[in-house]
Amino acid sequence: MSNNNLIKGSLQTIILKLLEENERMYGYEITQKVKELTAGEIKITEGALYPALHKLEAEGLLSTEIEQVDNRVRKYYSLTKSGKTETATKMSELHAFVENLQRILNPGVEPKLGI
Amino acid sequence: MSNNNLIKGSLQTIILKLLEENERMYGYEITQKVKELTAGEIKITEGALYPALHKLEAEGLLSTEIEQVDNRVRKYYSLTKSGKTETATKMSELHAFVENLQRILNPGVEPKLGI
DNA sequence: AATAAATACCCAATTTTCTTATGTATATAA
DNA sequence: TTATATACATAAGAAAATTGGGTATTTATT
Repeated sequence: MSNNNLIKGSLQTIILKLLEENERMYGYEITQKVKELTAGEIKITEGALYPALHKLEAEGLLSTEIEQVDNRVRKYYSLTKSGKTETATKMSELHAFVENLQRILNPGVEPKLGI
Repeated sequence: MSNNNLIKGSLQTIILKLLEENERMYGYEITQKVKELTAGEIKITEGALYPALHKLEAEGLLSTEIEQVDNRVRKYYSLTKSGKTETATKMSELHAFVENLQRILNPGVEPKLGI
C-alpha cells in the first residue's frame, strides 16, 4: 500500500548512488536501506526495483553475483566501471535539476544545497 | 533535440506554484517563465505542458479565460479554490520528497533547504 | 519580398517508469 | 500454525513524459 509518487526517474540514481557507497548490495537490502534512511517515508516497491536493476545490468552499469545464504538465494549487484562513470553523471544531473527546481519554486532564494 | 530529463512528476507542481505567484498565466508564458528562471536549463515541452494543463483543469484545479491578443488566441489559466489547496499539498509533498532524496544521496548531511 | 523565428494553441503515437497484483520459496516470530 | 520477514521474479495497466506532427499570426532577418 501507498504512496510515494513524485519524480519518476530518480530510482536509477538512487540505486547507483547506494552501490557507490556500499560496494555491493542485493535488492531487498536496497529497499530496506532506503526505508531506513527516509524513516519509512520512501518505500521502493519490488515491482519498480527489480525491473530497474535488470535494466541497469542489461545496460552494463551493474554486474551480479549470486550467493546462497541460509538456503535462500541472494543476488548481489555491484557497479561496473561504466556504472561508476554513469553514477557521477546522473548525480550531477540530479543536482542540477534540484537546483533548478528550487529556482522555480523558491523565487528569490538562491539554492545552496546539497545533493 | 535535448535533453532536460528528470522532471517527471514535478510538472504539475511547477504549474500550480507559478500560478500561485502570478494570478493568471497562459501556456506559452509558463514555458518562457521556466526557461527564464532556470537560465534555459529546463525547457517545458508543449507536448507535456498542454495535456498537463488540460488535466488540471479537468480536475477542477484550474479555471480558464480565453482572450484575443493581436488576432491570436490566448488561454489564461488561474487557480481555483481547490487548486490553491492542492498547490499547498503538492508543494509540501515535493518538499518532503526532496529532503528524503537528500537523505539518501547525501549521507551524513542533514537537509536544511529550501523548496 | 521572401523566409525564418517567435508567439500561441493543439493532438496522437510511442516510450519510460511506476503501481498493483500476483507467484514462488524459506526462515522466524507470535 | 499462522503471520511476518526475507528474497527473488513477472505481467497488466496507468501515468507522465518524448517525439513528431499540425494550424495560424506576428515580427525579425536576409
